[in-house]
Amino acid sequence: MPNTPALPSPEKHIAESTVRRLSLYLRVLDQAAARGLQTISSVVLAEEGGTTSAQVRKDLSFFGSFGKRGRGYDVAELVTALQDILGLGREWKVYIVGAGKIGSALVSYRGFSQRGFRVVGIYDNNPQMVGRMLDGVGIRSMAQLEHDAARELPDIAVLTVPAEHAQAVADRVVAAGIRAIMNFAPAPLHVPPSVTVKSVNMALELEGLAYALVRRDAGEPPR
Amino acid sequence: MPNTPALPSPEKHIAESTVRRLSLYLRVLDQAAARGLQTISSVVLAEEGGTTSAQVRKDLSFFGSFGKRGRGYDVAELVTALQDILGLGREWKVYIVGAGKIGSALVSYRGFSQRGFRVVGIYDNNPQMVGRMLDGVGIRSMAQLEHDAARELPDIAVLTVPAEHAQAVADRVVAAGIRAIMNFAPAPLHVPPSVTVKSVNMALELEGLAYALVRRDAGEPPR
DNA sequence: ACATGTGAACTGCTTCACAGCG
DNA sequence: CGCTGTGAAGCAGTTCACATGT
Repeated sequence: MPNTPALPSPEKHIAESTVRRLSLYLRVLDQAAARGLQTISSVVLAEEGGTTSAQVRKDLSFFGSFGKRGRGYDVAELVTALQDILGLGREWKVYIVGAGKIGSALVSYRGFSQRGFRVVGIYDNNPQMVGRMLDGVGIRSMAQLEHDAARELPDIAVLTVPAEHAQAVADRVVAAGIRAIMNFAPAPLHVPPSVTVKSVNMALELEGLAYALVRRDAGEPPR
Repeated sequence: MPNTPALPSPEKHIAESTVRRLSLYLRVLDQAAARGLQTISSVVLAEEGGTTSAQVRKDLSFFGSFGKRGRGYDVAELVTALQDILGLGREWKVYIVGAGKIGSALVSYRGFSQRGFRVVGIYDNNPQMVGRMLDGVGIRSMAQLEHDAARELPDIAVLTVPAEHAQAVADRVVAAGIRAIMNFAPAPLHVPPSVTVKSVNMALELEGLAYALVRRDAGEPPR
């Protein structure tokens, strides 16, 4: 076997919060690299990432020993390690389902393409939309989704459909064999355990802010 | 004292996860009300909201006793209570800063207006954009932001600017007196403790999905 | 009989603090 | 001597289980 860098694989389960922070560290490291930094300590990584140095070290330690005592972490090395851990070494094929405002905006979101997420299909059930191009990808009819997926199964479906259709669409993409869903519809999705769902509910986040403001106006400590 | 429904105010600190679930329950209750349900039990509320009945009861118990033993919760009553708790009884004035694809999409996002979040200003530093209308609101120059905010301070600033400008823009809206920021830029924001920030990082969520897929392909239990 | 409300137990994430190594 | 890596301690959020009320 060649020098395939053994992908670090902990036996223990890793908390979702840990994975989120790993992504965050990767972003901080990108900036650090852009500034020409060779090496970075857990203290600096923590400050820029909005956490603590112990947390950084603990997070990384789940996957191996990447640092050098007395020196810190080599920026380039850690970037590679994190990309491996997060599965960003490859390209992920993505369907966008729902070509409304949010769906259309996401197609050309650079944060996706930069990390290897490639939009290979956009679907909408509005005949007015079908046929149009978005960022080089043609909008296809929802009716074609299963057929297309059977030919070349995407890894992830991004759902940007109205809340009332979200479950039905989720059922369809699951039936088509897709095993990961990113849900932008403000509705909880029920899927089999073999499918992973992440929901981004923007209204919910705003309501969290409203709550924070109300509590603060009621004289609560910012904590 | 009249029947002013005393806004429930726990002394204890409430976890962010709890607040998120309260928002979620509100959504489930809306659906339940639409279906004509008078009353709902913690079991049903949990199923539809993707959690457990004990969790539902615990979450609500922080703010008071809203249920009737043997019957469950009155849907209409609980909706009102949750709206009060979350601060959704009033209108919240929102600035959208950054009129790119995502910012434009958010302006007309119904999930916002439905809960009383009103966009009162849209700002962009691209002269091409300034003057255009988005959903009835004119795009203004970034240069006017401080001036406008001094006249009528918005409650929340939604940041949809490129990552590299996010911190500078955050500094400006904070200096202008805004105390809550919803950050869509893929960059961690540093603000004084008197300001509340929520970040929605879409690339980060996708990376979480990628990680889940990689782990699964490596033969991990779905958990 | 049914479903809430809640102390107590439990689980697991975070923080601490320091031994170990460059 | 500085900074990592990590057991141990601490703490917060979740789950359990049952007393209580209708």
